[in-house]
Amino acid sequence: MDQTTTAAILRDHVACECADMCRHCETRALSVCGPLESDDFLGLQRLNHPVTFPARAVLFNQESPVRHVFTIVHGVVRLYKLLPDGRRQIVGFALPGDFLGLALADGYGFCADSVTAVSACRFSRDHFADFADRHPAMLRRLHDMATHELALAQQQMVLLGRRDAEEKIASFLIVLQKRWARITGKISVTIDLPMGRQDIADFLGLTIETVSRTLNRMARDRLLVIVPDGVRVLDAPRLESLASA
Amino acid sequence: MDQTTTAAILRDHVACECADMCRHCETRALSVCGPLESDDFLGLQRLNHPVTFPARAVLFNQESPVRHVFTIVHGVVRLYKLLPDGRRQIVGFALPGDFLGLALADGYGFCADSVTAVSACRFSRDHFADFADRHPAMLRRLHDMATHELALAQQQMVLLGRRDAEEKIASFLIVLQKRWARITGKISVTIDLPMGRQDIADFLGLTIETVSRTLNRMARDRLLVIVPDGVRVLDAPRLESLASA
DNA sequence: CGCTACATTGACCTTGCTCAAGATTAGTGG
DNA sequence: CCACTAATCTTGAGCAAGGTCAATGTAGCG
Repeated sequence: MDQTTTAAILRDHVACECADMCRHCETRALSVCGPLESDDFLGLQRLNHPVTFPARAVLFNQESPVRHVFTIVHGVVRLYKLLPDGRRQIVGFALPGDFLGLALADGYGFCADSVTAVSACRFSRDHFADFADRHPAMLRRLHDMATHELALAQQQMVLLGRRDAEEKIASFLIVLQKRWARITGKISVTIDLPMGRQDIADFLGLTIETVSRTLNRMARDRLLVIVPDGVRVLDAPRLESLASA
Repeated sequence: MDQTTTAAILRDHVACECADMCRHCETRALSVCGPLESDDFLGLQRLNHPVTFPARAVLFNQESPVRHVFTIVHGVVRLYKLLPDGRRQIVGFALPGDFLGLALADGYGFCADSVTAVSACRFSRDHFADFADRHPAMLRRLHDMATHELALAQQQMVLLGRRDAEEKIASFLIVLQKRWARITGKISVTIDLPMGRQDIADFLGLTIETVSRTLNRMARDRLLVIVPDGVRVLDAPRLESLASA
């Protein structure tokens, strides 16, 4: 895990057999969609289309209507909004197991594209919505997910509105570390950062220069070491206190 | 509407008879909870407890578990999170018709207190959740609301992360104008601001001085006029272009 | 009238942005 | 395997938007 980055592992996984991917897909879909009855699960499974994307592929864009929703199986997707003059705000990164398509019930569109190669479960937006309407347990699960997303979004508002650059970076790293830990099942002092500095900047409301400077200052201060496609945490307590301060 | 501010009207409404308030309450509860069958409506009505709060009353706080959820009938409530060192981020203002309690399914708590005097429909959190579980139409409605809130939260992230002070203020004013318009049924060039400058600052990720300076500069530039408890828009097109630019 | 809370204004300073130049890394074709 | 190119990252110097600190103004209220 320290030699081979998660980014690389994810790239490899995408290359695996379709049959294997579908198995992943189903497991993910089940875990994401919560405690469904087994016939519900079969129904949902029938709606599922496994798909893969190379890095930089567009999943949604702000202009065109959304036809599909996705569950990410492997890889990382960035969700963002663009202002007319080109300024970008990344509103989230979708990691394996995440569901893409909660926030698009209304007219409010956003963009999504793959940071790495990605494999996903694709569902027709309409079929998925029908299925949810006919299965209250699933609707309930979707609602819990939406509620959870809302709480995260509010946490992100605090970060964007009231924290300085160092706190933003520290918080970003700690949150990502915990998300990877949930996915891989074990916590790692090496935090993979498959996204580039510009993506981190656009997520945290900073510039690429500030992200770079802050990370390198943290490295100089022995808080962490910068490694290819990520960082390795040296002083977890200090980083955590920065993140939550 | 131009002489008497909305803030004053809201204060008056709170003073009205309990019977009158309950009628308001039921109407609001129905409209908020969407297209329910009539017996559903009666069931929900039975769970409802009309309550009033003076200005500055605490509805939720970050520490203690949430026992009730609310639908606001009159008045304005601010929702916010506090950092350990006292920095505050207001994540939203709840206006008449808004539902309070979507984002608190998980452990993530936040604070809420009344900006003005408030009347509301109070529901036990558990009873409300049970009711939703037994009425898929209502659950569906709640989910749509959560999804809508999520879209708004993402819009707020763009504002906090990627817009300058002037754009933030302009956007805040235009959004509030549209929200009041939906509530009162007619658009008004006078935008009521029942919350103080500090609240606006903590909502937009600015300081009170920057809010004050920016508003007064806009007044000097003939974009608007500052009136007691609000502003009057003079140059709507220019304000709107600032808000969306 | 005087108290308190809130808003405004000014002077100054700091954080983070802008602009520009290198350094690294990754990808490509010979 | 290496040279060349393009993309990404780092670093520095200067600047400006917005924050900080402090003083003054204003409105509501007992």
